[in-house]
Amino acid sequence: MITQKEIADMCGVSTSTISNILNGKLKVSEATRQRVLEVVRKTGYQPNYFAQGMRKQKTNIIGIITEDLIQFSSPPIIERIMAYCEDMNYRTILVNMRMYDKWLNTWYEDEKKLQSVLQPAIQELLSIKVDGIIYVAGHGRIINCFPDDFKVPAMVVYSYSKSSKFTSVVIDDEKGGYDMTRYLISRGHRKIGVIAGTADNMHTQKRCLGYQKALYEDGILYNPDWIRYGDWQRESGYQGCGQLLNEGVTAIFCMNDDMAAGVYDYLYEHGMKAGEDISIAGYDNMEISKYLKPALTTNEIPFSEIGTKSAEIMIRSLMEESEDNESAEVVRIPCQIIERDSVRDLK
Amino acid sequence: MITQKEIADMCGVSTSTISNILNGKLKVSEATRQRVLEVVRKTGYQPNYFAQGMRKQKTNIIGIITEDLIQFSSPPIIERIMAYCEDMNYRTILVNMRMYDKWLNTWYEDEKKLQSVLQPAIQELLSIKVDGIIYVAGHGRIINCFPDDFKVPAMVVYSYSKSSKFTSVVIDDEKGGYDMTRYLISRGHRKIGVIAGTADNMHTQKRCLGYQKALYEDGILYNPDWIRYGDWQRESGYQGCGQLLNEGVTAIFCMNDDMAAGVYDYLYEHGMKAGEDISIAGYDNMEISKYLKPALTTNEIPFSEIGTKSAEIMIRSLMEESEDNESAEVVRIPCQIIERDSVRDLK
DNA sequence: TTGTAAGCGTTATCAA
DNA sequence: TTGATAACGCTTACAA
Repeated sequence: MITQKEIADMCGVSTSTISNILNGKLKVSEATRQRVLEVVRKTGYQPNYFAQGMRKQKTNIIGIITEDLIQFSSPPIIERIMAYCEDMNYRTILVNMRMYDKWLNTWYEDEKKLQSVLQPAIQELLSIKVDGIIYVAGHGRIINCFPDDFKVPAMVVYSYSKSSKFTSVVIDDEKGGYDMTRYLISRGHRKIGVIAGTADNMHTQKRCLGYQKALYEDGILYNPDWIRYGDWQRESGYQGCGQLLNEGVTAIFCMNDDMAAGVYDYLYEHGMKAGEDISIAGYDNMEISKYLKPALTTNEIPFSEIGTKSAEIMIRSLMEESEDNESAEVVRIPCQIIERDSVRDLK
Repeated sequence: MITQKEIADMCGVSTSTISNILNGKLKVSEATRQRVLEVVRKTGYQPNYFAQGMRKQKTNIIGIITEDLIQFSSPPIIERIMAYCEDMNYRTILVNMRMYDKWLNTWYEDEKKLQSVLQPAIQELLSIKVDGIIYVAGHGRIINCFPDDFKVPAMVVYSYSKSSKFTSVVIDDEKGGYDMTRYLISRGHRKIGVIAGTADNMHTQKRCLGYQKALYEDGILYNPDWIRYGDWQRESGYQGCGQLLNEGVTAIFCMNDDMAAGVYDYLYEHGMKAGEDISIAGYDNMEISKYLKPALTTNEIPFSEIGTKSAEIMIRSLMEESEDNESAEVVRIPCQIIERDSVRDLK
């Protein structure tokens, strides 16, 4: 591979001159500049990244750690982070911890498993001397990602950082539950069942709170029998549907689209139809929701916005350089209801 | 950030000794080794990646260039490449060209657009001195990725390399079309319609060939009216369905699941049902296919296998080191039919 | 305007 | 078993 020294020899100048030209320093004559650039072009010279990185302390690289690249939320978030960074002239480097591949569903609350792969991931990025680290969770919760005295700017995305020293960018679950419930109420529903996620899950709890708030505001008595906890899987939506139907609800708010699909399964099997015999709403706006029949009204998670916002915050904090920047915060991005055909107007 | 020199000073030894210990060289006394390792542990010393990379010529990094990370095929392929590399003690670095974000659907055949982002991507990886480059296409075709005299081991995945100097790992489309057609024939179908992709597309053409071959083998006359070209979108499946129904086919083979969903739309609208009134098969085994009702029989694209195989070939070629390794080839990975409920047995 | 030389942190060679 | 030293390719302060 061709080096700066070789270019210098070819042009009969010193390496400092080459370096100055390549870095846009002004103190070079136009003649030599042209000569050098020509040779650079011809030889296809590429600066050696390692030598450059060693010399300057700034690398202009943002490290991204993802819990799992094949989790459906990860690619769109990461994509937008990369896009924003590219626009702002930062590079990114992605470390994929592949949690699902390693432990299926058993790692969500397992601090030990997490740390066993997180520490090497962080070390790797530190040794690359990234300017900042963005942690992209694959599953919402409170995570202990970085020690309080972490030396590199860092943040957590799609989950809450345990330490308040780090900014978190999350979806606004309480508002999400609230909005969807209000939406159903506005369509004339008052007996609104919920197929929630697992009971101890953060998304579940916050969305339930929003649900409760909306009911309260409309003077609807909260009935605990109308809430059924599932496990986010399709089958548990099926189960919950049967139970809620017995309760006589007119609408069912499912906390993800997969469980809503389970509800559709139940309805299909029993000769009923969403949007006619009963109203169904989902959450996530996954690909499948517009393929269900009738198409599912759901609450879209704004992955793109989450990604962009995260990158924006990270890069802003790098620009500011304000030493002990105590501006860590929790940024909540609202979801957006996508109206389709599964909710009937009762009025 | 702590350096080797500081560790050396703390331990009262030289940096060479530290380096030897850290790199598992044998010529160090157990006493000093322990002492040093203890300090390393305590200080949380991390070798500087740039210094290391500069010194050794090998970086043990495989560069991955993806056309688009949010294309559905990309994450699972990349995931497996990363997994395999990790197992073999290689790092990976991912460059996302974000073609869709930049040009929507207008870049597939646009050599200029491709090169305008590919060249910087390649340059970036070269300047990082990666040991090899894996190009992951987002859309199957013949691509001119690397010049014939490219100095770094490189390969193309999910598309065919124009130059025969580089190995390509692709799906076996002809076999895919053949298998699916045979499958339908084995269920007693003889009038088999096809909703193909765009006519000039490589997947389309090869799968049609396979279709033709299967018909031929069973002595079924090829009827051009039974092939309708779509554009891979749901709507074109809807259109094609109406047309093929008029032709009196008993089964429709759709070249992707999205168009199969369009067929379902048509059937739904006309009070018909897949697997009863007519048989439907898809291609891709996308998430949605098991949510359609009845669940769609389709041909799964083995992304994981493609990823693993690619990484395997790349790393093997790096190990071999055989100078001008003329073993470039086209590796075809077969698809696998996933039987669900959309194909009726006519026998 | 251009060149010299030091130094970034590590590893490899060779001498002690 | 350990240490001194050179070298990797680049940037930069300073000298010419």
